[in-house]
Amino acid sequence: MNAQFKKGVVEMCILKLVSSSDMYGLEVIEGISKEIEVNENTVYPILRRLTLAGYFNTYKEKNPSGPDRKYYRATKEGTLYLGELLHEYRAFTKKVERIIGE
Amino acid sequence: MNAQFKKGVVEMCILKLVSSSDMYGLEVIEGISKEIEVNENTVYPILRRLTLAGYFNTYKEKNPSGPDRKYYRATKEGTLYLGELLHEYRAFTKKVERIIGE
DNA sequence: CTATCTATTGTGTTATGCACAATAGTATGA
DNA sequence: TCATACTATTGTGCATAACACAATAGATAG
Repeated sequence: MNAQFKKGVVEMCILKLVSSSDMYGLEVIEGISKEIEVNENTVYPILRRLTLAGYFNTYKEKNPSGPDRKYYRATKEGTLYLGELLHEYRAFTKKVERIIGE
Repeated sequence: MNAQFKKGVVEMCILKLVSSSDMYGLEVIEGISKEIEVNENTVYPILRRLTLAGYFNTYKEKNPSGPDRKYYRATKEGTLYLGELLHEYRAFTKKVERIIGE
């Protein structure tokens, strides 16, 4: 799979999933992996980056079968940013279709 | 415009344009620019890279109003590679739509 | 008490778009 | 003629994102 096509798109997918409902890292990875092959070393840094940027808040929850889970919750800014990304992405893919057309 | 979304896609668009008909650099830039904002310093290196990879051949043509133009023509390998990219890209965007869906 | 599973973090590499800059041929106006 | 502008291409270096490789750490089962 061409890794280049994923640039920026994985971030948007993560924002979408976490905006739908709070999730911890592995849950996000599973969610994306249902459709797109994605590496844990890709998802975790994005979660940290988006948290640092103020798009996510985090909180810990006990896990009976292993170490605590770090949950991510989208902030208002995160939801706004997701909206922008979705708009940009859809406009972009439409333009690309006009070039590669038919 | 999110530059990340363009990763890999500009290359595919260039392959598509040159496969449709032989073109020189600035012509390719104009073709892409009708839809997507793209920089000359993005397009020229891709043309050289694809030539080096055997996906394009080049030939010079006289230009009455300036320096010679370097034309690019897609090879059989280039056309095959374009087909693969188009297939991958469309499969990928479908999967993304399933995540960001509704 | 070692192995395994779950969950997360850290370092370094690669590829691509692009900003900044330069080179070079041709034409045109002062 | 010579400076300027336009056309066409090339070169250097940077930022970013995906990911390979690796490590850390808690919990549980054999």
